[in-house]
Amino acid sequence: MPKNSNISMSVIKRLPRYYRFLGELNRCGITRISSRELSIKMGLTASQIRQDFNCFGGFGQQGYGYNVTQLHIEIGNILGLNNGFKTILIGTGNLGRAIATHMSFEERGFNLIGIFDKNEATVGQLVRGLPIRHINGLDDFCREYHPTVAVLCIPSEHALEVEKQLVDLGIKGFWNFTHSDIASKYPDVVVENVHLSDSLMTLCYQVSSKFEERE
Amino acid sequence: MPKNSNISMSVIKRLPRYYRFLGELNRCGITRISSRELSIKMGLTASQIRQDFNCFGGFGQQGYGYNVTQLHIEIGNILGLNNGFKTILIGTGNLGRAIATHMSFEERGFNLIGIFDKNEATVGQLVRGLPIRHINGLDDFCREYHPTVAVLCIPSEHALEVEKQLVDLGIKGFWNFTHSDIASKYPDVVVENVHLSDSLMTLCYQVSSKFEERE
DNA sequence: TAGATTGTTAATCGATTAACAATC
DNA sequence: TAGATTGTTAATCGATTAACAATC
Repeated sequence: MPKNSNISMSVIKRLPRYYRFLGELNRCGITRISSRELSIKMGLTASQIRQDFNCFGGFGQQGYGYNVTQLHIEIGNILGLNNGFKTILIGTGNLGRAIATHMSFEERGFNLIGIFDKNEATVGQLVRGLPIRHINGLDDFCREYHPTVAVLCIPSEHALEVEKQLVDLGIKGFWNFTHSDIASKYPDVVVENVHLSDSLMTLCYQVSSKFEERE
Repeated sequence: MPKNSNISMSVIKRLPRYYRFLGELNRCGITRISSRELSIKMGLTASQIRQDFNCFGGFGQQGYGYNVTQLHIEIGNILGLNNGFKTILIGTGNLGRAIATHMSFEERGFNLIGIFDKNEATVGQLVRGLPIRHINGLDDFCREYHPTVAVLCIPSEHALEVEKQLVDLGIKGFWNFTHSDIASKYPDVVVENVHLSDSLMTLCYQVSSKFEERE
């Protein structure tokens, strides 16, 4: 039972990493871990780990530590990975295809049910076992299947129009690979941005300043 | 002339976004902007914008604001986008291909000079005008061309081995799409992680907690 | 000059870390 | 019980925001 939903973004962003590490420990047959041990493995402080977990309730036991299997499941539940949110993906360029083929949507709480593109030539092709549909069929599809999440892999130029259409069709969450600032336009919708080119520029800064160190 | 390199990560992460907005303003023919106006467009505070820019020097003019073109160029320089760091990409699965084909490496400070894969069958195929090379040729290639940055698009299972090889060959920066924690193993190397599945789980949390709101 | 807006210092806010009593 | 480790409160640190003198 979550204490409350006023969890800070800093904590939320760490949850997937905890989930990964605990899954790994679990796979290795480690059944028990203290915040201290975990802190060393993850490069965090033990304090932070205990604070983070306690946002959601007391999963540990004094004098013992945490049960790895149980904690792994708990964090999965907190993340909501069993929800299987109905999801559509728009845009089947290289990136869209890669995401559609490559991501374990099911293990991450989503269920990919439709793939769309505006290019007639690609319509009908199978990607991850799903036929690419023409974008003109988006309205009918959404009215029939009521997806809740959309993955946007279209060029930023077309984002404005498509995002409006999707919000009107009841989409509640976006995994957004475009540069369009959806969140500020539709405050009731949840948006997770992936700005690959920003990430690349951040790397550029870091490499550049590393090289300047000789001075 | 950068004041000093003790710039916090929070500031660095905002630079690419400033760069994008200023480029956009520039393209629209806007030549001048105040921190106040920019703050409204970007959803930040004017204070933060002025603080951020002043980490690198006084780019503005009292009573006037900032020159858009000049500021855009300055931030590009700070990011080091003209460096054209020699870059190789490892792994030509869907994601690797998408990244290779899709990213504007040149505009972001990099110069992609080699693509590698361990699958014999793909060797020789052209991706972005570059032939896929077999991973066995990695050593020779690096000794001849001295790339400084590597993009890792391989399965996490193989990351350990490849990253060691690359560090030994003199790679100084990684754009890392695997889950391997390169940074903690090689503290002298710069790493920018892109954890797509973490991002997706974060979205899952946000959508889940949004739906719980009705309670 | 008067008005505007920066650069910069001081105040506030939030996140991380340290400390320790509670308890298994 | 004694030892270990949590849950939680208090202290510290860093980042954001507010305020304002400097100056174009």
